[in-house]
Amino acid sequence: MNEPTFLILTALAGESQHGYAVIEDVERITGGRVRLRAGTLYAALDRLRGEGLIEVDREEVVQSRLRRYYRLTAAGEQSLATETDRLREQATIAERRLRARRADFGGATA
Amino acid sequence: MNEPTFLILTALAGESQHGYAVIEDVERITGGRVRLRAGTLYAALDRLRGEGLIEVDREEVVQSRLRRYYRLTAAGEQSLATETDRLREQATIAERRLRARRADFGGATA
DNA sequence: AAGCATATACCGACGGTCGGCATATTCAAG
DNA sequence: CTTGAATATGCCGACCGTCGGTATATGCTT
Repeated sequence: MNEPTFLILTALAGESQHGYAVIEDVERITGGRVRLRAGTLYAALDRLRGEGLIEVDREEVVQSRLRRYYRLTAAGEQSLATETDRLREQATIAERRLRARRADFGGATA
Repeated sequence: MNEPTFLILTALAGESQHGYAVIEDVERITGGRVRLRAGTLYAALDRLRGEGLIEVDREEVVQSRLRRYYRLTAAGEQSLATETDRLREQATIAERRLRARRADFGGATA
């Protein structure tokens, strides 16, 4: 799973949100690092809907603008949970190796 | 940074390895989930070398087969460390939301 | 002799993201 | 009162990185 996809699922894990709100939420989550392009977002939303990981929650019209709200499906929740575990495991392994590495070289050893 | 790239850097964070050994190491790291394609690996190695994240450590000939060993540069180590932190943060946020979600719906609340 | 593991490397295809644009409304700044 | 930014969805071509296959070569196993 690519990062933008993961971030979109994470955004929707909170509560149902419409597309543009997802863009903002992802920006918040990543501390401003990732601002999804509209093209990326809506394409991913369509794809994820096709894969059954998200679904349309409801549609609203606010100030004559359409808002389509999406929510995570059970499959999407499961998928996000699995991916989260993977991320954690990989981070742990990388960290362990980086630490061992610094112990070897970086260490101002004696 | 994409997952294969991250895994390659992680593999090289351990010790200098030649291409094929990286493929095997990544397979080990991911519990068999990811077996990098040769095309992916060597293309990524070239790219990472171009970006200055890895460099050629040495070359050996074992059983008349060339082995080109790569190692992480300081920039590569830094890059991997940063990416690892990101992964951790994102995993933490996703986990928090998933937990909150289960508390709301899953929870057999009373 | 065939097949698998080792080892590097190229190639076309493909998927997903990027960046830009179109559309439409509301609000603030000039 | 017009320009620009923010909100909101969506399409499109370009691009990057990976996939899958192939080529090349050697050595071991069956």
